[in-house]
Amino acid sequence: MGRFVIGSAWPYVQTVPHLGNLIGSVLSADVYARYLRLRGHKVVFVSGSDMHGTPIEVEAIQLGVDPAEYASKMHQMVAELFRRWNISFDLYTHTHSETHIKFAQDFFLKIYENGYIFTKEEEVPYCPRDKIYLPDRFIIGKCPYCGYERARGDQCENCGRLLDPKQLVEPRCAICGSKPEWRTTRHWYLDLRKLEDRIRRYVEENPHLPQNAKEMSLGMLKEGLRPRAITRDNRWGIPAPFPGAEGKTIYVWFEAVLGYISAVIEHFRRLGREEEWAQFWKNPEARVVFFVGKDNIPFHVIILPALLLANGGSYTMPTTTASTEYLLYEGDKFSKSRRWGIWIDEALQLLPPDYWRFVLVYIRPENRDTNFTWSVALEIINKVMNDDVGNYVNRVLSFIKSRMGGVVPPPGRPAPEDENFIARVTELFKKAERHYDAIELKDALHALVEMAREGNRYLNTRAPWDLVKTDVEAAQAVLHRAYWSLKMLAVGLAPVAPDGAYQLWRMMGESAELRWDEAYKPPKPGAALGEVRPLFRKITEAEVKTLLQKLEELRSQKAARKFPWEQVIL
RNA sequence: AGCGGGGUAGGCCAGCCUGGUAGGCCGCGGGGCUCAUAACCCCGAGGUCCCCGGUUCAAAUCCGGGCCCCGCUACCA
Repeated sequence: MGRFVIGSAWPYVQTVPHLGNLIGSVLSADVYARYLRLRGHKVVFVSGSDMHGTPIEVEAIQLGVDPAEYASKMHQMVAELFRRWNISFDLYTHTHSETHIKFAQDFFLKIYENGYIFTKEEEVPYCPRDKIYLPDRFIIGKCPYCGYERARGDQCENCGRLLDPKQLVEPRCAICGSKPEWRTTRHWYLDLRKLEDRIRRYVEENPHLPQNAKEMSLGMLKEGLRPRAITRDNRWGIPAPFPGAEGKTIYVWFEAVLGYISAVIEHFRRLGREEEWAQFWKNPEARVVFFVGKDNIPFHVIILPALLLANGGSYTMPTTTASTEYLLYEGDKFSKSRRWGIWIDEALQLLPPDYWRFVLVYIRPENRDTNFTWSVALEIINKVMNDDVGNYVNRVLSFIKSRMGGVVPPPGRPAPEDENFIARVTELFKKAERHYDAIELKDALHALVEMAREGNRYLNTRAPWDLVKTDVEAAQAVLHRAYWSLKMLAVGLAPVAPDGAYQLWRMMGESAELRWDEAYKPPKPGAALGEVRPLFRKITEAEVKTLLQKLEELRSQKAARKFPWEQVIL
């Protein structure tokens, strides 16, 4: 039995996450966490809302509310949505919690004392009207290369060139449009150069990192790590604890990643066993696994390990960061401004969570960007989840109901084909297990689907509906083994589609707790089945059309509401 | 521009690391079965494995060059 910290990237709660955010971080982490628990490991699965930073501060100001109020209302919405998605967090907290703020401040002070921080003065743009220092993206102006009027301070969206905000012709504040001035300010930097060798070793010697995380990180290391500013001149954030840094905050990225530790502390504190957090975060035997989209790789593979080392290296070094590529929606990137995509509140208005979870894991972007399209989604729901899996379950159970007295049949008198079937299906189950272990969730699910296909072939070949007329014991042998395959299916699917899997477990009349090991145990003859009904159903194209219309209506209602948290559909 | 990923049948994707008759699913054509949610099973048609060159007895797979697509580039998070 092992100890695992599972962390999923902390959603920035300026908006509700979309399906792409979900499969990259929270949903993948949930599937893995559920798998580990089924295996009997001790798991603490944490995440939380990332609340601080300029975008939320600015939007709150524009709406005339306190950033704290804005963030906390959004946090509550997002937390509720994750609950409805059956995300099995042990704790979903946020970065404005007392525990986190205190922890982050102490942590950075220690790094400061250890000599990994230096200060530097620089000139940054400041909007005198909004009284705010402007991050590069909050300055717009004319692109010096192509003349595009609305180029941002970091990059021109028209010609794609990288820019420095000082290059912009006629720069203006993206919020109010007034002319920014340049102010000199002092910032506190993390000296990554001092940590570079150790980080390189950490990345190179890590056998678990996915290829994209490893390549990307090594690429950055090859160029050389540059010091990064930890502090910011905004108000909405955690006050920087460094001497002389009064009035400054810690850049959100640097504190949010520490949430993986502070949330575990908070979790055990709530249980009244606070000291137990050290068994996870101060234990070289423990494993720490993060789930992030590819945009998040540097912060989890380089920055957080660097912080842990700079702090003194007494913390558990993260085992791996399971990073995904991107999910596209109908061929294009999800985009809030273009309203392109599906957001996780909307999704739940359209289909039950199991359906989404199954589809998203089935196409999880593990090797490359993958495209969510409604036609693919319908195919997976209707042909794979419903026909191959759901219908197989139904075939077996309703046959036992109608021809075998509704109780689990005895092993009977098996023919070689029956033993072969169990061997094949067990091999597939083990394959799924190996893939889960390697966090290849998509492959695990595909192996499980293959089990159902194997089962369908088996029934067609053995035709127990004929056997039952001439040789009851032979028919029992078949159904006994088909039933066994359902045990494996239920257990294997539980991480992906928990509602369906637990419903299946009840229909099967299983009294034991649903655990991974149960799959390897032969069925107990004589147990009575529960009520048998279809696990899943098909979604017609007409239904999807209706649903999408409904979605449009919901969106126009949302658009009419003033505050973002009022726009979330619950 | 630099870095990373990708280009395989009408669609989606596996195989590439560890060269050796090109695989899966959907769709399409034909057949079978009737336990099941008009589901399931079998057979078949369909491919210049982006292009050019090289290594090799043999290349989708290795090497070089080119074209195209996507992402990242660290002060949005």
